[in-house]
Amino acid sequence: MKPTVHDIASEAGVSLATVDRVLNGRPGVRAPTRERVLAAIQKLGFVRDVAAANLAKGRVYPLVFIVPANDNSFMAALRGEIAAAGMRGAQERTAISILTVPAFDIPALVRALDAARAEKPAGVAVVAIDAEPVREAVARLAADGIPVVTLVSDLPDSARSHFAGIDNEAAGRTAGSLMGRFLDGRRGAIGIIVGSLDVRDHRERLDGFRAAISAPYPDLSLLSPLEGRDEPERVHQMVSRLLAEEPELLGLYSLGAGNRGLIRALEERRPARPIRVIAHELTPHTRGALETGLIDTVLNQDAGHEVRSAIRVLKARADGQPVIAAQERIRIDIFLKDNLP
Amino acid sequence: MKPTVHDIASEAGVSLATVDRVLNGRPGVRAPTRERVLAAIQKLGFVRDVAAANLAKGRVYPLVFIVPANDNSFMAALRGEIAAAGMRGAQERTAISILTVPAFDIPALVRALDAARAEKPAGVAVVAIDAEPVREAVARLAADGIPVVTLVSDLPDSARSHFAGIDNEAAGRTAGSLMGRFLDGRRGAIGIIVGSLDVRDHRERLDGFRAAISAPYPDLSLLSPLEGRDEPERVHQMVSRLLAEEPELLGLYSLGAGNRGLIRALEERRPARPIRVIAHELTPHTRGALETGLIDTVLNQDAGHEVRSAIRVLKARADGQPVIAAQERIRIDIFLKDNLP
DNA sequence: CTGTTAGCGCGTTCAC
DNA sequence: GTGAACGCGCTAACAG
Repeated sequence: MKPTVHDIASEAGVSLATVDRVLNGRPGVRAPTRERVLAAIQKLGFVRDVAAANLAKGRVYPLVFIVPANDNSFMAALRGEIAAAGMRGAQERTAISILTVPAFDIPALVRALDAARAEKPAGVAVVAIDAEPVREAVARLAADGIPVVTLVSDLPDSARSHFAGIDNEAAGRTAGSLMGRFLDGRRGAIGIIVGSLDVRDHRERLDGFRAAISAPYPDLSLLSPLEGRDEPERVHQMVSRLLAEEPELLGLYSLGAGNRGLIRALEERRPARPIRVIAHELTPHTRGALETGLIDTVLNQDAGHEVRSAIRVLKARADGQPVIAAQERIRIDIFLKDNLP
Repeated sequence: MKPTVHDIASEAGVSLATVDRVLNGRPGVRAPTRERVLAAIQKLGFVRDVAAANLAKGRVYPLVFIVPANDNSFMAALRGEIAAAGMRGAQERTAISILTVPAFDIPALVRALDAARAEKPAGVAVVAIDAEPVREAVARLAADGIPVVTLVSDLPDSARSHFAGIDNEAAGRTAGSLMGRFLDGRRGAIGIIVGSLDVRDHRERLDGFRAAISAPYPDLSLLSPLEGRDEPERVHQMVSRLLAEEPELLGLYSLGAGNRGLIRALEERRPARPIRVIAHELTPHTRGALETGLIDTVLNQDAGHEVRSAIRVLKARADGQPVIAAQERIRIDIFLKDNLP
């Protein structure tokens, strides 16, 4: 039979309360007593039953998620996943609230962070914008002892305690590596559509893509990136013009959102000369385009995984427990029309 | 506050025990009483706390895993994942035992299934061989009320209640789809290495690959598959000869195991004309080959996911609870050197 | 500093 | 048929 706290207590000759204090690293135990308990734990190979602990604790973790009110499918999916996590809140002892802020709006984001801080939650998850005022707002939360994790887009050199998202530089390299293989041996140009170079994930993807193409494939030239602001309408206009004006175009890399516009532009002028297209985020739109062959490959970050990871990390940090980084790595998924989930 | 059995009891005007009987579908409750309880559950939106239930039950699930004693990295990893799940057994209330059987040995597999049956476990997971005697042994387990899930390799038209593995036909199509894009516009031959055409997953992968190449890429011809028996030595010989004798070779698809041999052959005669190589299963060997550029792409099934999924399904079936199929889908991972985990 | 005690939400004997 | 009471493994007051 699996040992319990009772076994530890009698083995160490102390009471349950003392065992509990040692287990949870709380004060009020003399060093020698603690040693005895630790020895008993070692000897009996005790592993605490987390479910029972949670049951007894009955603690709830108020968590605030701050996400942009963006009109693209990925952000909608992200908000959906957060809402879904909220529904499960009862079972996971979390109380999740969502704050939506205008996209790419630094002052609004700062206000939201300060508003979250006023509620004194157990933790905050935020889709960050890479700017100094945001860094300062995060520092204020950290100063209050409220852990912050960045979601999807990171904020390096800040007080955030974790980033729940993919390695965007690697994602860009992956896209470049694939595009290079697709176009190997050909000579021509590749168009790039970004959302905004103010957000860190887009900048990093661009860097990675460039690195993977420039050196190994000198015959492929990269056009300067078009900023679509993640807005379908704007992306549509830019891509339409690009398709019309650039006859040498061999490939297209869309590293932001708003792919609805990209797909419409491709549909409207399906060029005689086929174009290889790589985009990000598996949404109903990109999935459809994969199936019809308009898009070749979609790189994806699983919004559900990111949200659940953020919650796990926040709860762990709120309890002062360590996080196994490797276990919280978000992978870069690659989808063709053939391996769609 | 989340409703508990107490709330249900008082709402329905009955005792805790009665609520419990209704919840677990046990006899000893008159129909009208049951209705009242059900109504209360509906009204309050009660969801039972599974953790607390397990705590009270103290039930453990004895599970038997039957896997081939194969010498390749994938099977080794699979066995490792099962062992790891066994370590977590205490926390997850499972008691996992592993039975290893000689590879491709039908009578031995049947004996193992019957041995498992004698232990009366809560469930059995098995890497199946597609043969009639195996089907019969599975039927015997099912007749005893012991749920069986197939792992990695399926056994269709049998009494197995679930398959924890990837869609191998889709995996083959994915490989073909990638290979086609890599070699688009070129004219030449593609070599195929299989383990054995007697095993179901390999046959399905081959079919998928052929379907994805033949029609869309008429300029690419497929050589007849070489049977490497998943043995590195044999694969090495076959690939070496192929590389020497087939000057037109543009690509190589290795859909079985024994990739150690493939990689050695490629290393020994790195051809001036580059060859596109796609293989299955991310192992230390294929990972290394991805990093050095010897292999372009690896398709992977996550052994850890498969094992954990099998356990979840087995526990659910043992409790007579339904399984959300979509949630247990094992995805086909695609790895380039750039998105390695 | 340490021990006692009363639950957390649920399952399960036993009586009634 | 139905209900009261105890316990699963752990935490958290409250005493001492």
